[in-house]
Amino acid sequence: MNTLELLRNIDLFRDLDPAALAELGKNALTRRLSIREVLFHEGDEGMFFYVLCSGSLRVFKTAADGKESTIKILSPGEFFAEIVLFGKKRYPATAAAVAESTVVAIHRDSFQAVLERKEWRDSFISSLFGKMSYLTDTIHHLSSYDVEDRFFMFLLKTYGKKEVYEIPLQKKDIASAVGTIPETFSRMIQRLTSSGDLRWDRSTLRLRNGFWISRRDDFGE
Amino acid sequence: MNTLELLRNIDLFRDLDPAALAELGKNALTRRLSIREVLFHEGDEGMFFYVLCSGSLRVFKTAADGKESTIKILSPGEFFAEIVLFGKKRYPATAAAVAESTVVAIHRDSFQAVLERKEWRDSFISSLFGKMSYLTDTIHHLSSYDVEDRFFMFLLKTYGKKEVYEIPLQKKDIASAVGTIPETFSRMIQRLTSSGDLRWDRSTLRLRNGFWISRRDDFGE
DNA sequence: AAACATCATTGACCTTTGTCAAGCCCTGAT
DNA sequence: ATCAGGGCTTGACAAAGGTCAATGATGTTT
Repeated sequence: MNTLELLRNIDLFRDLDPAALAELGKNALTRRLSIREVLFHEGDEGMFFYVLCSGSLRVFKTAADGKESTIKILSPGEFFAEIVLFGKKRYPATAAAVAESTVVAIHRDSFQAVLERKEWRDSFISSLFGKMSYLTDTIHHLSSYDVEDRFFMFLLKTYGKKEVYEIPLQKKDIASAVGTIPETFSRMIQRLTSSGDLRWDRSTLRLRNGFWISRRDDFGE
Repeated sequence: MNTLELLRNIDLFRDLDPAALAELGKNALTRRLSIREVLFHEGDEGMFFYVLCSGSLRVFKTAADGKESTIKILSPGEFFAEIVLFGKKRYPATAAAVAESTVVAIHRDSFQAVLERKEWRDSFISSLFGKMSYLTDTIHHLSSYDVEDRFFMFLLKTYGKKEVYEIPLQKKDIASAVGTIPETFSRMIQRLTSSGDLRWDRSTLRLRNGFWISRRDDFGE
């Protein structure tokens, strides 16, 4: 599958006419990342923004003492590092693969042209608002809910409401995405397992039947 | 001071030509809020976005159990609720005055016209990115720093690096902005007072001389 | 297959922060 | 001036989650 093909399948570019898409694709680069590989570091200068085609990336910030806070786990189809499109030249966070992944890198200049199309521009801006909502929700979750709640919110946000999940991530990455550490996460899974709420084998997570129904929090969204 | 005057002094509108400003001002309404008054509730439908002219608002979300998470304390010159400009009709959070305040309400339709001006549009989008950075920083702070660190980060973000602060807010609102409760906040202030790091009398907060120098965290920004 | 590295789990412990309850203090209204 | 109510402080306590250290599991390289 070539780069153009990849781009066409991205939500953000769905409504884009072929000419504009070609323009984008022309200077786009595909890059493959193996697990733990870093795409860019917080503070790096860069001219590219990215679209995740397959796999999974973790975006995080690092504190003075080395502690990392995961901002988001990215799933295929999402774009990120869009901050370089306007003004800022430095990435405000680190992006690293938490699974075998491929991304398409698009230069900020190719993107500017596309932004001229009004229709499409509005949907781009809307998607920015979507991201802002995501971030405010995360703030809310971190300050008002406990680790267990946040874990299920993570499942919901990242994979939707299912009973069986195929999760291609390591547990420590999920722990971080949930805002805790592996030990605490492990204990929580233990507790949920012995209470019969879930079984987690390899990459397959099964929730008890009717789990989501009985758990009526304000996970609505 | 009339509405037009107020708008002209807002950063966001600084570069806007007079005609566009007039267009904005035409349908804008000024509203005065007394302390604790709510401008809009989470979930309300609305067609207006707002600019804060004077005073201070607190934007927060409420959890199922009634716990509130403050997303941001707004200072004069900031705009907010811009989400109604694109798509979404419901406010995703509550905005309430935490001090005597005045806001200007601008209808989404008056704003659309202004958005057509390319130069200006770019600066609007840039300001959205600024907000996103603010939110990611908040996530990072909540998960990697303790209450004391977050308090000083709050001072820095909201009022800048000074030695004497005039803070027109109630302590419980600051506590919430810092992601804690009044009791914990009070104890922390007590501790800092007896260690000689600060004195807080009425609305005046004084930091020990050279406080910011000795406190070399990564508050850099 | 052996060796190594990384990840996951578990236990004992400790720190931070939240909860509940009571008292104080300031302010605004009568 | 007095009273009432909200905000602030303080204390005793509880709970959630982090730290440190050891062990087991997994999977990857040679």
